[in-house]
Amino acid sequence: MTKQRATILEVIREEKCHYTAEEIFIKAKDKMPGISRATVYNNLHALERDRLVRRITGEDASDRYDSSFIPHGHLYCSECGEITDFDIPSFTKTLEVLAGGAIDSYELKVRYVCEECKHRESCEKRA
Amino acid sequence: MTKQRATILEVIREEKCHYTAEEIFIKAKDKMPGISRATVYNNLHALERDRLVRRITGEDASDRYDSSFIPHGHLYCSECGEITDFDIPSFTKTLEVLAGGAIDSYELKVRYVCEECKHRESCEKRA
DNA sequence: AATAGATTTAGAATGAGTCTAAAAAATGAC
DNA sequence: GTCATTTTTTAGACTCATTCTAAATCTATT
Repeated sequence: MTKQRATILEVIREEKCHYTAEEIFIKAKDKMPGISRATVYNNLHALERDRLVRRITGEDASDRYDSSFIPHGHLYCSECGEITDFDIPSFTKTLEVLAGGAIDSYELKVRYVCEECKHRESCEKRA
Repeated sequence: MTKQRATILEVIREEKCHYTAEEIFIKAKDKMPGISRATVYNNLHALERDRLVRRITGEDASDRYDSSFIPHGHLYCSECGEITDFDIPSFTKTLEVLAGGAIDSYELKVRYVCEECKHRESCEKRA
């Protein structure tokens, strides 16, 4: 585990939200000014391979990274773009039954309109 | 509905598997040689907006398109990369209960090793 | 057929991510 | 500890999917 890799993992673990590689690069540079963008990408791959980090392929162009390994889904608000975690109890087991065998991992992306946006919209409509 | 849009929709509906924009562009060009790449992208967005086509954000860099609107998940084999459809009865309802309200759509990506690859691997191990 | 609005086209531009090759650091054997 | 081997880091060039642009063309409506 190099200093760079430890720093990158620290950045991802520090924050509750789901960062892009570029955002991780910026935060990592605060802690270690010499770090290069390629190192961030290298280590994100290595951390993913070693299952220390989970990649989520977003709605937008860039991938995001999540330090939580408790399996869960992600709710994407179509209005504000916010990504919220989403727990599905014993879903892995359900999926294995349906898939007819062991699964490696799953990624569940649900598009919806979040409470605030739903509220804001109905207010706007009234006005 | 322009001729171009109809052609692109036709290409997507003709095939059972999930094409990338580039693959759709190539197939569309067979039917309509003058068509431009930008038109394919424009129309894929329009068709997605009009819910005639569903975008699936793949494991690899490029998005893929699916003409089926019966909600379903996708199984991604980590070995051969094959993408298989995957039905989850009344899953939309389950998700709405868990999300606490209406959802627009969901995308479920399950990583696993498909039967053939599982078989091939165990054969290779034996040899 | 005249007008306005949407769509098409080719090519340039963008931007996330990958590759490269040389330098630096980590690991392991002695 | 030190020498050799392997891995990682770095900067920048590169790739490639997708988006943008602006002019040309088509479509729909009156």
